[in-house]
Formats: sequence, structure tokens, C-alpha cells
Amino acid sequence: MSTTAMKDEDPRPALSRQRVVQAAIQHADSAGLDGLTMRKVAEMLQAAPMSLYRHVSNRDDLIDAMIDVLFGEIALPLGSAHWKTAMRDRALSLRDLLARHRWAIGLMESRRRPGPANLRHHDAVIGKLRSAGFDVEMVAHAYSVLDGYIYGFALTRMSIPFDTTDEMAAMAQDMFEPWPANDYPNLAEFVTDHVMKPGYDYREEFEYGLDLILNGLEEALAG
Amino acid sequence: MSTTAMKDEDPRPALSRQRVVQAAIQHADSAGLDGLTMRKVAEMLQAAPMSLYRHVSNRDDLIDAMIDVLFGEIALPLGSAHWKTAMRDRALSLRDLLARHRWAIGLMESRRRPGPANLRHHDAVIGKLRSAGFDVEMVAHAYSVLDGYIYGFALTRMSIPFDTTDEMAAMAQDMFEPWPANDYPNLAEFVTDHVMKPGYDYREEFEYGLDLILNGLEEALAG
DNA sequence: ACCTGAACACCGTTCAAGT
DNA sequence: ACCTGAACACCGTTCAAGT
Repeated sequence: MSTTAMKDEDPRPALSRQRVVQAAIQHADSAGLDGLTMRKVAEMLQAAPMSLYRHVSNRDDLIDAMIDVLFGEIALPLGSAHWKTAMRDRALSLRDLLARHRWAIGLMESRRRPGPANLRHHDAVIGKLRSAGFDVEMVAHAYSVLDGYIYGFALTRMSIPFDTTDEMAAMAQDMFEPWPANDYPNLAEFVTDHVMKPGYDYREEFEYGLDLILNGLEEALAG
Repeated sequence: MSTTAMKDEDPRPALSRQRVVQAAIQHADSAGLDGLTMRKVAEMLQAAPMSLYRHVSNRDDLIDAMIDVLFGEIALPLGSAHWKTAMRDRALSLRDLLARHRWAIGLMESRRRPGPANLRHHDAVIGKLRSAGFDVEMVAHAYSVLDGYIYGFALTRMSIPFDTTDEMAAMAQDMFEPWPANDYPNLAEFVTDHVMKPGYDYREEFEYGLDLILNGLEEALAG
């Protein structure tokens, strides 16, 4: 086997900014933001830690790039749909993105160097609202309450990694165990009657609040 | 100067769990969660890093304790006030807490070992809603949309550390600088006409969304 | 009894050296 | 031109030793 014959099967294709960023996203998805280390990403790519620095200037720059890739994945509110439909679809798309990439929740709206996909996304949302009759002040209200809710719901209500009611019950048990049984009667009732009931689905819960907010905005726009 | 005479002025009072936790909160307030290291907290207390481990079992245990102190600072919805007033006051109190302790935003609702102040707080909120006529399902809806909004607003809209319009303008300038001037016309208009206008106040913006949500819940409760 | 120094297995990143 | 090993200044935490 000559060295030229092996070229096609090289297990180490050349590094590129895109490959580094993709590997980093994949690793953050499974290991979280704390687990995202330059050394681990390099290991995934079978490269030395220092090799990454040819393609990203440092860990922050890598994170900036990762976030802009995610912004590119959110459904844009384009086309002729009603603003409510467009905002609803965009909210569900963003919620799903944040569920797939939990590490990104606190990073999406705090970039000091927003990338082109980030700017393009926000430009499209604002454009959709403006052309639907929202004035600048109402755009600010709508954006603030919608994104507040979407990111906050992702942060506070989607953290439970359990699929079954049994696992849910076990977790609730662990949380209460250290404390006297009847100190928190309202909380106990709530957990028993609601959270641990089969069929609890965060998607339905998310849409309840989303529609409440969209209806409130519609009333404000008309009034 | 005898050694006994110096006792009263000992610059290193005995360590305690409470002192460790208080120092850690103070340090996180100024240095953020990344800056919160066992070694820095020890330094603040003029102790060796390892001395902290007599009072907290590890960094996670320290954070659990810090969060429960914060829960103890939120105004509880007790007394005979209307549920809407009580929830509004509680939301403003929580928002102010999260503004003072930004490092805590992602930690408050993800504790696997909630402390007594945490449980007590949630018990009081649920109790207030239940006694106002919310059934268990409506409590879930209300809690989900309110806390989603409160934490999400804190996460996405309160991150700007600037007090003056000039600083705001400079930041916006930096963010757009790398990109072609007219690629994002809707965003440009929004930033010019709204964000950079004097008198922009996140407190007013927060209350707009909060009242929209509270009114929506009131309608759902009546309907 | 209470505290802590030395050590270990990690980090991000600089700098100088390899191919 | 492109890549990387050694080194530095940090981490949290274990373990054995100090007072």
C-alpha cells in the first residue's frame, strides 16, 4: 500500500473553522457548556489542542461561531403568513432548538459580536412585526415578552431529562426526602396531582403561555 | 501588646458555613459564576482553600446553599392581597433579586436538592393561587408562564450594563461595525428609534409584559 | 478538634520549535 | 505553510500531615 493510495482514506481530514465549530456544537450537546473544553474538541478531531487556534482565536470566539450556526437553524418569519402564525412558528422552532442545544440558552441573546445569521434573524422578526402594523414601541414590547418567555421557559421548565412518570416520581421523592412531610402542603399537592400525572408534556404547557401572550399582543395592537 | 489583648481584633474570625456562603454570594455578584472559585472565596476569608471544605462538601453544595439564601430574600405572597397584586409584587421582587445576582438566573430553578427557603417560596406561591380559585392545572399554567417570563426577561433583557444613552450607542455601533451598513434595515431602524432613545428603562418594559400575562391569566380564570 | 500544604488531574493559552 | 510539544498560570479536590 503506497502512501498515495491512503490519501482518500485519511482518517484526519484537514481542520477548518467549520469542522471545529461543528465538533464543538456536537460535544456541547452531550457534555454541556462546562464540558466544552478546547482539549476535548481537539481530541474529537484527532488534533492537538493548539491546532484549534489556527481556526478560532480563542474559546469565546468559538462560542460566538457556534451560536451563529444555531441562529441559522431557526425558522425565519418570512412569506405572507399572518404575524401571529409567523411568530408562533418561530417560537416553536426556537423552543425546539433550545431543547436540542440546552447549553446555548444563556448565550443566544448575550453576544457582543453577533454574527450575520443572528442579525438576519432579528431583522426578519422585526420586519415581520413592522409590516403587520406594529409601531417601534410595540415591536419592543412584543419582542421583549415573546423572547423573555421563550428563553425563560426553556431555562426553567425544560430541564427535566426524564421521559417516564416513574423517573419523575423518583426525582420528586429525592427532592422532598430531606424535609418534614407536611411542611409544604401546597407544593406536595401540586406535585402529586399535576407533575406526576401521566401525559405531562412541556410542549402543551409551552403553547398555553405562548398563545396567552400572542392573544394579549393582538388585543394591544387592535386597541 | 500581649496575645490576649489581640483576641478582640482578630482579623480572622472563625469560619462558618454561613460566612462561607455569604462571601461566595458577594464574590459571585462581582466576579460572576465563572469567577466563583473555591480559591478566591478562601482568599476573601483569609483562609486556605481547603479550609472551606470543613463547611461545604464541594462547590455544588456551596452553590445550593447560595441559592437558598437568595430564595429567602424574595417577597412571599402572603397576607390577604388579591392574587394579581401578590403575584405582581412577587415578580418585581424576583426580578430585582435576579438583577442583583445575575449569576443565579440559570441556577434558581434547576436545583436537584432544593433548600427549605426554596420549597417554602414555591409552597407559598402555589397556596396563594389555589386559594384564589386556581385549580391545579391553572396553577401549572400560571406558574409556567410567569416564571418563564420573569427568568427569561432577566436572562435576555437585563444584560446591558450601561446606564447612559451614549454607552448604549457605542455598544450598538460596535455590534454593527463589522457588517455592511444596509443589510439589516429593520434592525437598524429599531436600534436607532427605540433602544438608543433616552429614557429607555427595562423596568417599564418588564412591567408591560408582566401585566399582559397577569391580565391573560385573569381572563382565563374568569372564562 | 480544627486547619492546611503538597500533590493530582484537569483547564485556556503563549511561545518557541518542529515538519 | 501548517501544525504542535512544552510550559505557565490557573482550576476542584484528595490525602496526609500539621497545630
